[in-house]
Amino acid sequence: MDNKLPTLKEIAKRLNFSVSTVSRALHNHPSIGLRTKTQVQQLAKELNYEPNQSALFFKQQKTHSIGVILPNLTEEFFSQAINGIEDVSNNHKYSVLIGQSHDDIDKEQQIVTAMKNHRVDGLIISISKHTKNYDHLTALEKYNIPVVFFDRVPDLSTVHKVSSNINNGTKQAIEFLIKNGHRRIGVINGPEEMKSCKERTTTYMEVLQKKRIKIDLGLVVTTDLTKAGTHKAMEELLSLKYPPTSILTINDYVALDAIQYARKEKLKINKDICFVSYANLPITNYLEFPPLASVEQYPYEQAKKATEILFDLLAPGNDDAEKKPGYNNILVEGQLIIHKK
Amino acid sequence: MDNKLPTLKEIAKRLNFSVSTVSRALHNHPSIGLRTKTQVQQLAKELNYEPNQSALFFKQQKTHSIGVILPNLTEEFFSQAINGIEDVSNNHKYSVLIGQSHDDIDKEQQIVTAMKNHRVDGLIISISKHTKNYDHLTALEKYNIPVVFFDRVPDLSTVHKVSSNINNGTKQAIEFLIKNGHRRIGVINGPEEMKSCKERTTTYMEVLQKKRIKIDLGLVVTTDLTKAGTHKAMEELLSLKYPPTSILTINDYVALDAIQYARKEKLKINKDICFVSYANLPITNYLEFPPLASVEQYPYEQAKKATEILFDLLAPGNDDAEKKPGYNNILVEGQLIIHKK
DNA sequence: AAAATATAGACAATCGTTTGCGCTTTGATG
DNA sequence: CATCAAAGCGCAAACGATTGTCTATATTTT
Repeated sequence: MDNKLPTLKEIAKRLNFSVSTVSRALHNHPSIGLRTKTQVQQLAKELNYEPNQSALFFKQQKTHSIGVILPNLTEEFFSQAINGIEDVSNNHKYSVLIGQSHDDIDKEQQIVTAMKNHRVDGLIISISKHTKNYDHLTALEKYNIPVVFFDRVPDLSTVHKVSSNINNGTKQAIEFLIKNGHRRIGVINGPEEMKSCKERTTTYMEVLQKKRIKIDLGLVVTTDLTKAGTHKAMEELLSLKYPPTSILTINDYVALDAIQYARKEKLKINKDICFVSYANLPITNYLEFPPLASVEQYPYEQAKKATEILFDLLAPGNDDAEKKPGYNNILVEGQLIIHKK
Repeated sequence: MDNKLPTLKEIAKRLNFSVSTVSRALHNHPSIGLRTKTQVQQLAKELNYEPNQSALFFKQQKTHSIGVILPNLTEEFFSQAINGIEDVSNNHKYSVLIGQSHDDIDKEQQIVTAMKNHRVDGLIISISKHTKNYDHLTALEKYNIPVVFFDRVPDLSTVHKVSSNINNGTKQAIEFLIKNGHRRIGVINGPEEMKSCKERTTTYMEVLQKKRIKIDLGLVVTTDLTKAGTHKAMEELLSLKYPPTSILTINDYVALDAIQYARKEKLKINKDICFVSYANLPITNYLEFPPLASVEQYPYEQAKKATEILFDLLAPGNDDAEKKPGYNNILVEGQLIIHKK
């Protein structure tokens, strides 16, 4: 019943060899005789021997696992990102340790500690929407645990990061709206702490300026990403003297809440008011009134790229020679997807 | 730069104590003098000492991590389940290793092997929709790696499993439809291999029989859970001489595809035809035409319960004494949620 | 036949931590 | 003053695998 997993020692004892001979035999070391080798290898196969990874990890000081910290797995963006991370990791025979911060700084901190203690070989993280201080993360590099940020990345130049090109996506979105005749374009942005939100506002203003459209900062409001926050933002926008005819929202979830609010206010979607957002979630296909267009941010590709960078950093010859070429800062281009009505 | 993580040996060398003394001092062992203890503990704090888990795991023959294998993280049901697993695991100071089978048997097999080699202490799994053979899983128990199935569970009595009570949920759903005047009730079921699907059909027939409604097996069709499969199933149902006035679908995703098809056929949802399904996904709140009702299956609670069982099995004194009380077979009761229109 | 070389395998250290056992020192007791 | 117990700490083994070094035997060379 209680089959212990076989060890080298076990095999050695049975064949009356030393442990080292058995180890070398299994690795086809040249200094082991052919007869010994076949003998050992056969018994190993019989017993279904598999090296104890725990022991290997311990000896090699590598766990062959990477940590992934995300705000929330239930957001489709992130669960798709996991796919990219898993695919790359599995190719490298690495396992993936997942933790959710639920946008809580303390929880995030706690997970980082747990992963450090677990001695993950590297870390991929999309930071919580409130994280402003990155000491708990940059500290990991001191311990030779490389960190790659993705999607929600810090505004630091001394880290490796992969994120989507908000400027580009925003530009496409705003120009699309202008081309469709909109002049009063609202923005429901996320918390100001998030780097992407600043960029969104900046690009918004740049595009309007270039197109010689008057900028009204009252048209730019923020939400904390909750339903209540978004409804409040909508209330602000709709109570303006000249309310917007179209609204750019930070992501599809916010768009859905905003659309819900607008419909409650008896506005006709895509007629009285249009929505454009980011993410391009599959669920929008099932909606009667989806956003007019979404900026696809390619979570799978973003995450895949981030993981590839991590494995580059993990590759032999990294110790600090790697740092000379500088830090990776990859921007994944977004793509405005126009939903066929 | 290259701060090695401090070890007991490091601390011992600095204070000129033996490693064992340092170890005991940090564990507040009674046979260590007060002065030594404080000295050691202070330096440990200074150096930010954390025991090397890798070494501990190795010594204790425990990795303090559990494996979780799911068909697909992007399904909200499963990503919510992860929350339950994570919460319980974190309370036990365990890490969670996640793998997705993407409903591929080979991939599932492969992940199981990887997790075995990683020496996870236990495994939680929701099997792929095609898995019929459980040898790769039951084999784990021989190596003292307990396995708990959840949601998609095998039809075996010699395993630990947690699943939702399909009978109960189905009964509520069908009775709800009958109470609302429906007599021709269609069913779009999943692949026949899935245990839950058989149960659904059985209960469907039982309820109809009890209510003295004629059973027409033409009203029960199956989908492979893809959009195309569901559309084909709908085509079958709608082309019947007497098509159903309401349809029970295996889950919300299928319901959405079915509703989409019905609308394309110009049917009025909740008027010409009603839908009731399982899962109760949050996204249905945003739909213009959601299913009339859904059986909530409480993924968080299911997963939480499964994880608790796993930790029970992991608790000291398990070796095989645990097996005497028999195998856990928990049914989580569903609850029909009627969507306010 | 003696010496040099090649071959096959054993020994032991190592990774970091825990823990049973044993050793030394101190202070108390008879 | 001798004896003993307790207090305080070190030694060493163990977990499983790898690997540099060493030894013993076998084979070849001169």
